[in-house]
Amino acid sequence: MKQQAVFRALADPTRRAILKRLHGGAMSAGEIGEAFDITGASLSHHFAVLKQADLVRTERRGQYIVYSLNSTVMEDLTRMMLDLIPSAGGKGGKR
Amino acid sequence: MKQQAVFRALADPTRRAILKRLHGGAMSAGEIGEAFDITGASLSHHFAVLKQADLVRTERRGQYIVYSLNSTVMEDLTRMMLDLIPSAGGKGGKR
DNA sequence: GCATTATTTAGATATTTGTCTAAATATCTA
DNA sequence: TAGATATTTAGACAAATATCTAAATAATGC
Repeated sequence: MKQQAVFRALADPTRRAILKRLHGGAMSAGEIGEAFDITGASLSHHFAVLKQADLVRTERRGQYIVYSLNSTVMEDLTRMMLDLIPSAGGKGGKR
Repeated sequence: MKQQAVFRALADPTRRAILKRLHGGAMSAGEIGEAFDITGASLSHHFAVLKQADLVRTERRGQYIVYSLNSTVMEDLTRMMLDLIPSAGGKGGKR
């Protein structure tokens, strides 16, 4: 997992909102965009950042490009964060 | 929890390293700084960001200022992230 | 009080980032 | 093939950020 890419991706509120929206299921870029008041170009930029962090997957379906969550990376990340918490799991523990 | 402040704080690798370092126990600003090749002023800036996110606590001890992890916020954050993962806990669930 | 040490604040600067408009690419349908 | 729709790419620009040096604040010990 590209830790830096993932944390950077999550730092922007619009990108977190995109992930949340995808939580409901896969969606085309356009559908996702309906919820936001920014241009398609800006949206596309956010998608690129999320893809680079491997947080989303894409699949072309005809004219559309469908985005879906890659929950594996999210799980990895969460595990890694638990590792930063002394009270859970213990420092340097195996896990 | 100020979500945006927390994610923003975690987006920088130096700050994540600081948190990791504090994982071993409370330390003065100077002690933390030994591990990094940046000026005290820059360090201080990172501390300010971490404090704003409530990720660390400070306590003056004589001449020194001692930093320690605030694990509560880290736990909150992790829970919140788990909520972004479909396979764990379920979307929109109570939790 | 004064010099020393630890940390923060102020101000400057270069880099990164989010957004936009305009143009390019890809697919569908008539 | 031409026109319409969906998405990305290129290039520009303003705002945010990480860093630095210099100065300020706070505590210690002579």
